[in-house]
Amino acid sequence: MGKVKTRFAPSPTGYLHLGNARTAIFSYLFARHTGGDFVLRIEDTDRERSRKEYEDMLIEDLKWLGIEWDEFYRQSERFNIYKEYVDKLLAEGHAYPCFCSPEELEKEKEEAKKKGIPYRYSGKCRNLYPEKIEKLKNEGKPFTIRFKVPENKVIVFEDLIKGSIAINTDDFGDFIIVRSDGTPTYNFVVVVDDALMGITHVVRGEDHIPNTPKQILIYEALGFPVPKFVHLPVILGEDRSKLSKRHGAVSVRAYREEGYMPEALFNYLCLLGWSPPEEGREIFSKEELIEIFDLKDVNNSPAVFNREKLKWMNGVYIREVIPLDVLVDRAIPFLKKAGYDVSDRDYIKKVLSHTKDSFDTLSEMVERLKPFLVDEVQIEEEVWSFLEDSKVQEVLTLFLQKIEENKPESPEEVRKIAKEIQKTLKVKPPNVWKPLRIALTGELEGVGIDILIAVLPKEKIEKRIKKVLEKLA
RNA sequence: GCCCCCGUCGUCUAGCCUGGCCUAGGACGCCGGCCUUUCACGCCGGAAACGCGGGUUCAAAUCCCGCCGGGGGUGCCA
Repeated sequence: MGKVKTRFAPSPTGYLHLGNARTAIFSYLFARHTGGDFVLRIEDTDRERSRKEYEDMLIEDLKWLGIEWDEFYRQSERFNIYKEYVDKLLAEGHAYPCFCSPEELEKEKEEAKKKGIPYRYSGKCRNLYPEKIEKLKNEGKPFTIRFKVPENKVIVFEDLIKGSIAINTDDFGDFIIVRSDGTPTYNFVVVVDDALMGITHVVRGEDHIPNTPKQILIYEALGFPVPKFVHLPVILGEDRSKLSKRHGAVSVRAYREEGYMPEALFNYLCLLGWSPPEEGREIFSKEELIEIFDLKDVNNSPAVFNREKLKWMNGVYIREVIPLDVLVDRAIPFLKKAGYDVSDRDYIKKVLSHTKDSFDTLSEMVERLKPFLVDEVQIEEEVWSFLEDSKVQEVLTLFLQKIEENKPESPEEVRKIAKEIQKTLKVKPPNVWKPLRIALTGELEGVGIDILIAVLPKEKIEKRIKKVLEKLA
């Protein structure tokens, strides 16, 4: 096998979808694993639906995921190239102009449906006399260009994942390669580009299987070598239908904004339809994945996307994989957006070093870190009632004294103080921790109070406790 | 309707090619316990699957056939 070259060819009509992202990842991994090249090609031949903003976001999201390409193309800049090949097909009798209007075609389709027979273009314009074609063109009648598909021919190709696939040309019939506005369509440009760019392996979703025989016909008509095809099983939603907006957040962007680590998303997506040769491990860096990824380990059945597992994996990355400083850099924008003062980076870092075990996403982090960042805490009625215990005042007062004498700087020191209070006042641990928790956070659950007290500035601790004491008095 | 693809715990999967090592392994989630100042984290344990029916064979999750189920395609979208 010569040098491998794969591509990812999204159309800029929306955000980068998880399914497409996984296709991009597999395509990228396969190229890198074999030491080959990877191409990014924007498929924007449909001028109606393509938008530059989406292209920009697609690129941004791919970069965020850690995917890098060696070559970049935009199909809208290659129309003259496609024209050359359309002319070639026309000249050699592999294609012909079709003057049927969308309305006429619609009628044909409806009739076929009524009769219960599979629809195929009738071939009405297939054998028009050259004079007739000239006449219609001169009249300014709009036309498309269709590829002439041989009748009743079985196209067989070897898919690297699915195995041998055979489809009869009678199942589709003559298809359009140039729209009436003069722009070429997907099935045509994809062949010209893949051939010209030297793509050796066409890696894409299995929803493209029905397109493959059409494309093979074009490769042959144009005299191009046919590449290898790799059709990946699709990603499904919880209800086992193709993953779509109906299933909630399905764009890479959405997970990015939720506070997911790109490394975790990349890793998780790999496990959807692929499994590592070595059993028992699931956390892999991109470099390791490049090393071990092989198409032979790709599963051939569709996989259901599972948010819970992604979330778990993101937690693993946050608490075990991502270096603290990187985590801090990524956390700050989230905290800032929530309105917190993030000017003291060292403080944020200190907080995260103690708390990163307790959240799975950066959104959850914002909630979790609240007591470390707010100025004052609100204590709700139901929570306040827990403070109405005879010993609470004594506990808080004694604690305040100890803090004033010597502010503990580590959770261990805090626990030591708590033990002393337990001993002095003869109370059980919860009777010390619970009042402190409520006074300092206003909540009944959350991060370890020993951590909060060790990290929070002395003034804030005193302020919060005094406030409770005053109200209690 | 027609064409194509797929079918192991709820979910992702290992095993299937080269039948026996499978009383079917791992992970998420779930349940129980431990740790413990709470929620988490961590640790320990548990429930949980070969879609169905025929064959082939001494032996089938693994091979063959049929059925059923799911998905995709059927565009002047990609």
